Amino acid sequence: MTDLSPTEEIAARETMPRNTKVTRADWLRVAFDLLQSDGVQSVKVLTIGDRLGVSRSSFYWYFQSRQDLLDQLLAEWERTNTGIMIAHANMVAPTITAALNNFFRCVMDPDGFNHRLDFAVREWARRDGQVRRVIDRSDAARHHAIAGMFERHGYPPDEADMRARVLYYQQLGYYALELAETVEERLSRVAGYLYCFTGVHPSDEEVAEFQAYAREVAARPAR
Amino acid sequence: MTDLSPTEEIAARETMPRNTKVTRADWLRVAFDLLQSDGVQSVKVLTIGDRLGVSRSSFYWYFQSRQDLLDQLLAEWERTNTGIMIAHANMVAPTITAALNNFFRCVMDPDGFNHRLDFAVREWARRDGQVRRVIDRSDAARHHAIAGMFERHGYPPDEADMRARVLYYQQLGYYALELAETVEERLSRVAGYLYCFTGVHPSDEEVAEFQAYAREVAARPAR
DNA sequence: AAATCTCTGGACAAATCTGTCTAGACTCGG
DNA sequence: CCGAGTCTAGACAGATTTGTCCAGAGATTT
Repeated sequence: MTDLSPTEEIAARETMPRNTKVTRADWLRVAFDLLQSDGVQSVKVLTIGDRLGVSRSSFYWYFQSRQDLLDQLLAEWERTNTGIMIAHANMVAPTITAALNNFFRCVMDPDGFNHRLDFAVREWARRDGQVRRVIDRSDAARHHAIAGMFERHGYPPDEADMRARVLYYQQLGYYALELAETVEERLSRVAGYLYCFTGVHPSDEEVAEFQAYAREVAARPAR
Repeated sequence: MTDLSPTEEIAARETMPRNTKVTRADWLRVAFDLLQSDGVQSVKVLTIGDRLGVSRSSFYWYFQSRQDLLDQLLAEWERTNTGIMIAHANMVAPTITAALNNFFRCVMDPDGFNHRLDFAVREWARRDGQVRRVIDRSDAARHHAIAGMFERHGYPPDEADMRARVLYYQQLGYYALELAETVEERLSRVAGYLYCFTGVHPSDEEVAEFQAYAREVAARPAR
């Protein structure tokens, strides 16, 4: 059994024996849900099996052990969460404020950066040295990508490094609080944030464009 | 059995029966250590008892149940961590940069704000609505105190509110990463941070004074 | 000296979780 | 239609954890 992309997974589901009740991907999906909502200590074989309506024995057909499952969750976290953030930091933009808007898009979009998952993995790392190493690598890669964004827009390396820190730490801190803010409350502060993070005032068009994007994302049905 | 201050605790220890192996305060202290280092799910009666070299039965003499213990850990967290941060935000200072230095003192001092404990409680709150309410109350109180600090130094209410957000979120985000930075690395960015958070350049004396304080704190033996 | 109070140890029950084993149901290829 | 391969259910063993109960040790009070 190998990893499958979503497309391959659907193809596999169509051709697999019909007495199959759940797929390996089902186990992974529910495990991800549990990791996000309740933390790694709640990712339990019995709990996932109950949610899927299947016995625990089925799990051991698809996975060697619980640790095997956890290893794959971690790899998938790094691929998606870190990958998405770096991709957004690397996007080409005419101004630094526009570049920051691109970055903010990935943290506002529920299909982009998943902050609850990120904190679940950070909590996991506090009790597992292997996970700690993976997350340190990701944090360094994210910071490097954001600093590069500032450098491409003319900031000297030292200042780019520090502005990347303030931006990245502040975003994580915001999500650490898990505030129950409305979208409009957040959007009312966009122009102020952009100025604070870049030292440059954004154009009205840039602010309006980002707000329109954020409202569109917020109106989308939750995944 | 009632709560005791450290001083009262010592007095109680001197007068208690000599067949007492551990005190209620011992159970609480080890429980706090476990909460910080491994999270609330690892605060287990058996684990604490083993560390104290005493059987679990002793626990049920001092506490009604495990939940009883957890309730007290939460109350103590709010009293110390939130109390210390608000007290530092409220300190009188000649300039806003000096006021910020006071604030930074409490997050640099290992006897001040305990960030690992703070994140352990945040993780706990993700799975417990009661804890969520307590932490929301603390976050609001901390933000209010920091915004008041900016207002007292002449910032208009809107700007004070936002600068308080950036400062508080950024601090939490910094600790969310659990970076392995040296004290000197952090101190090299003090002047830049102060300017970014206040929009005002700190005086060399203020920066030097804070750095001296931070070096002194870092050299102190860990608690 | 006896009674009482404070505190601890060990046994027990019950719940929860991981991992193994085996029987068997279901599908597909020949 | 039959055998091989795929997948699942249920039983079992073993570990871990919470909470209860009771006996009893040690100190204090009467």
